[in-house]
Amino acid sequence: MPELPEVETVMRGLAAVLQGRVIRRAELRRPDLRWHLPAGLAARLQGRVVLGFRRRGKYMLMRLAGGDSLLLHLGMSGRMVIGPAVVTTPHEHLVLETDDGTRVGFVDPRRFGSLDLVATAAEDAHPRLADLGPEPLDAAAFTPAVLSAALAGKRTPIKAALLDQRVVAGLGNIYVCEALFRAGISPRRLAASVAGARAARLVPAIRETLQAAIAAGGSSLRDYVQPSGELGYFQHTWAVYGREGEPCPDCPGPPACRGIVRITQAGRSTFYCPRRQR
DNA sequence: ACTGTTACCTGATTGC
DNA sequence: TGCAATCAGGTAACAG
Repeated sequence: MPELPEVETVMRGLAAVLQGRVIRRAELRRPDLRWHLPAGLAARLQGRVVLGFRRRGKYMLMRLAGGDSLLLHLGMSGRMVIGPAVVTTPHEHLVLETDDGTRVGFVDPRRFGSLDLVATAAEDAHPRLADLGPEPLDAAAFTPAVLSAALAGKRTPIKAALLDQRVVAGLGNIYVCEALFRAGISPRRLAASVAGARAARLVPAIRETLQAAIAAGGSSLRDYVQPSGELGYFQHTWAVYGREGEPCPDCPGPPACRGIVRITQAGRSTFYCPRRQR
């Protein structure tokens, strides 16, 4: 689930229930997530007021009174669950309870997710954030010139380059496929050759792909919270991702176009239309 | 310094 | 039906 649009949606859902609340109780059930957690993390959360939230790439930052931020990454399988846990799972690693009785759980079976505490004033210096590329939704920071510069000299396929969080922050396997489709660029194309007019197409394609997904995520708390209490899950249909063998939505069909193809790049599945994407 | 591969985990799905 | 193999939205430690 969690690429930039999902993280953004989860974060908005968290903000809606946590902002301005006091964390009455925090319980860390296991410390061995992707990175070992700082000692006393739960105790340091207790009694704090939640001031607000920020997202950087696929990372969420929960800002707390007292000058600290809780850094949160959902990994591959991380979810945030609101409300009394109807079914408790052994994979609920962190539980927060607020002064108004709200209960928020961080559930992550695969434990590729992670948590950390960082001084709010030094958030961007955190090792996980320091090397991130520009925010793709920030039109001033993420421009064709910036993207071309980051891709210059790269000998990898553009698909792999866009998964590199140092090039641009927040894209994952699904949205890279979708954005390349929207831009009409082949995932196999050499990254360094994406410059000029192609970079000028790719930047807005990435932005529009992400914005459309965020819009599909909902605009109210009602949309954010599923009946299960899970935040940020939403039905979204992809143009190419997961559609091997299906017709390309932008092509006339056979014999001109034989539809969506799946290939493996850097060990991950890539979906694209070889006719439309060059 | 770059680039590709592998490992880290568990659960859902696929194939025999 | 049962069970093993395969695959999954991410990241980073490695090897070359």
